Amino acid sequence: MAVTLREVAQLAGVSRSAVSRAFTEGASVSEKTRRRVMKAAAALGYRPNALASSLTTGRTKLIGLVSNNYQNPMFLHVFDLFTRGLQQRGLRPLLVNLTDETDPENSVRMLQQYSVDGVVVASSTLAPSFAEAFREAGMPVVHSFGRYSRSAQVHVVGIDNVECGRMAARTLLARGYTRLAFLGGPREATSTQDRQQGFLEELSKRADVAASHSHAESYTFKAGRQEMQRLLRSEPAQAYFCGDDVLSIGALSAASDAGLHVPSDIGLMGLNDMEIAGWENINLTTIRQPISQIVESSIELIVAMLEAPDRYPETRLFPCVLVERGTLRPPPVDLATTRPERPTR
Amino acid sequence: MAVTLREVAQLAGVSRSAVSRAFTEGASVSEKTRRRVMKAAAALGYRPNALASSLTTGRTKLIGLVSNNYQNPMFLHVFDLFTRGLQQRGLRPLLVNLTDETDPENSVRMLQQYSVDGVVVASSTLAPSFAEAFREAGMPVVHSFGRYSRSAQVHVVGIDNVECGRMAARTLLARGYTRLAFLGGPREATSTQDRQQGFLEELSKRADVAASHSHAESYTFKAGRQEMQRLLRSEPAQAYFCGDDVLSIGALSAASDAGLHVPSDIGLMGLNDMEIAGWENINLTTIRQPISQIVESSIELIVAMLEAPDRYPETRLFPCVLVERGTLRPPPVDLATTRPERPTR
DNA sequence: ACCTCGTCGGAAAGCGGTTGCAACGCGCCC
DNA sequence: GGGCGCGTTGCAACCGCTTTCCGACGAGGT
Repeated sequence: MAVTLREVAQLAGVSRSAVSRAFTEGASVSEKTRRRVMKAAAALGYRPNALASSLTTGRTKLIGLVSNNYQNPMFLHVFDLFTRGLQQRGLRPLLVNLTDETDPENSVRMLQQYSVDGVVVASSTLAPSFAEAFREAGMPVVHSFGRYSRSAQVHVVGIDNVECGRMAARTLLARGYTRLAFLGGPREATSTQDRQQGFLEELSKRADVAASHSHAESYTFKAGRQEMQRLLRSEPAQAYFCGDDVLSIGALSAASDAGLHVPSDIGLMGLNDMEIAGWENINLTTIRQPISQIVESSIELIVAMLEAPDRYPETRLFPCVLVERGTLRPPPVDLATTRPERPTR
Repeated sequence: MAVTLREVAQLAGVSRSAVSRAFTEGASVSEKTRRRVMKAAAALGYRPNALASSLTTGRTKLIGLVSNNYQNPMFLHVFDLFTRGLQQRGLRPLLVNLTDETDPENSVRMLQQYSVDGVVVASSTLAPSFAEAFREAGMPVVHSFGRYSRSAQVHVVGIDNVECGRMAARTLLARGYTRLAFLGGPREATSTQDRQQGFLEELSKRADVAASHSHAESYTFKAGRQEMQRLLRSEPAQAYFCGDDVLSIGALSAASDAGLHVPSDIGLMGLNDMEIAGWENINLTTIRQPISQIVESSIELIVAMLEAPDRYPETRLFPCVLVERGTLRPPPVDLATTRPERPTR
């Protein structure tokens, strides 16, 4: 079938070891034989078999990329960045789709069988224990978009979802809303739990503000729309902080269909700032999650672990920023706090 | 590091071959030793090394999944379906991101090094020669969403883009539009070329219809929006068939921003029927591409090739259907052709 | 001319499996 | 009781490559 080392060696008139060395960076070969070997290899179309070599080197350069977020358009971007980033470093992503699986057992076994060098868990909904299962199986792992935990057993790269919840609360309060609500994703999603916690916690400081919350069934347009439709049947809040952008857009469509004008009748804000949120016919006010940084940093960590697998687990949280667009009303002009320009003396 | 065959053999008190056989379906082992082996394996946490075994069996169960469409949300769905479908059959997708690469050389080499059992090229823009490069390198390959060609060297699964162009033309003509245009994706994309061809070909049959075309720089919202903005500066057509949904939505936003009402002032239709097209606040009239069928069929073919690599290349095109939503005006009520109900005699 | 040292290349063992082949034990039949 | 056949098992070679170990060889120094 494929051309092997031995055939190249034969043609070049050297031993198999010589050929192997010719292909390994920094091995002890004279320039002369290396050229001979390369010429023979080229003539034969030889490609070193990465799998066979992994048998002795113990490195496959395979990285398991496991995710359960195949609904959220943002994750296409995440996959794009991950695959490119890994490729650039000579690593190969072995994709694992976790949809409908909550037990890590199967993925762990499979990735073990393929001796992946490391695992990236890219999910905002899975519990920390999921990523830890890989670590317990002895694989380097980083959990991207994962939940921060004081006693983290694995690397976590992402954002501070609790703080994002607070930020959303502050933003809405600054707009003068007093009846607020959180429209979350699925209850089991760690990201929704944390965002809700921060949001409600911040609002609880204000006695004059009414806060409530409810949950959509999944992080999807349809679920967001349905939940908002349900909410609109009784008395809705003045503004909603939604579990993520997709949910917000679903809610937005429900509000429009109900004849409500956004933002004058009802306010909405999301989280992620996925590309669609910026589309002019959506124009969603949201909190931007620094995806590129998260991915880049995750890759950096996994690469570092290839060298030092026992590296102490680290948590890297990146700051999020508010992206103001058109789904929240402007801050009220509060005369009491509006100061005249300070005279130039 | 990991537990090996030999350790299991030792514990179970049998030879290595026995262990190997215990793990291979249909091998000649007595039930008794198989149980002994399994017990020992379980105790040790043994996992057969898939890569090592591939060395002798010649099968890795790795399938290269190569794509360059990491911008189009539809492809997240495609990846979802592919990864799940492959997983279900015990195959593992090795993801290759082709962004910014048009030369198959690198991917071919890489996938060869990892001895993938087959390759799925999932792209609506790459030329047939791309997929053929894998075949020439001796790998089973199927081109999903690829271009049909009479002399196809590889399996192609997708839709008849030329026919879709015609269908779009017929649809718009039936709506009574007489000044029509194609707003395509990048010129190099085979899907855009074919859709344009069918569209213009069908329109050319009608002397009373004016047809034109132009191209966006990429299959993205932004590019669609920009191109439409440019078109609106001079005299635009009455309706546009866009290269795909994302482009249409970009165009839609440009039209709205320009104060045009869709569909009364301008008509738009897309192609794909990606999920977003159905979102109520987008509500795009479009042509549905049967993604699940395409993916399912692609997997079926690649699986078949694992058994019979020299299978004769086959082209499977699936029919598309019009999905009527809100971006085209209704057909005119043409009195001349409206027939009275046929009396029941 | 001889010795030393460094460089280079070959032989061989091994990485974790699979598999053809031969041997073995057992039950059965004649 | 001997022969036969079959199911089971172990041995050993091999898959394609890496790496250790060692010997050969050439250059440089004295």
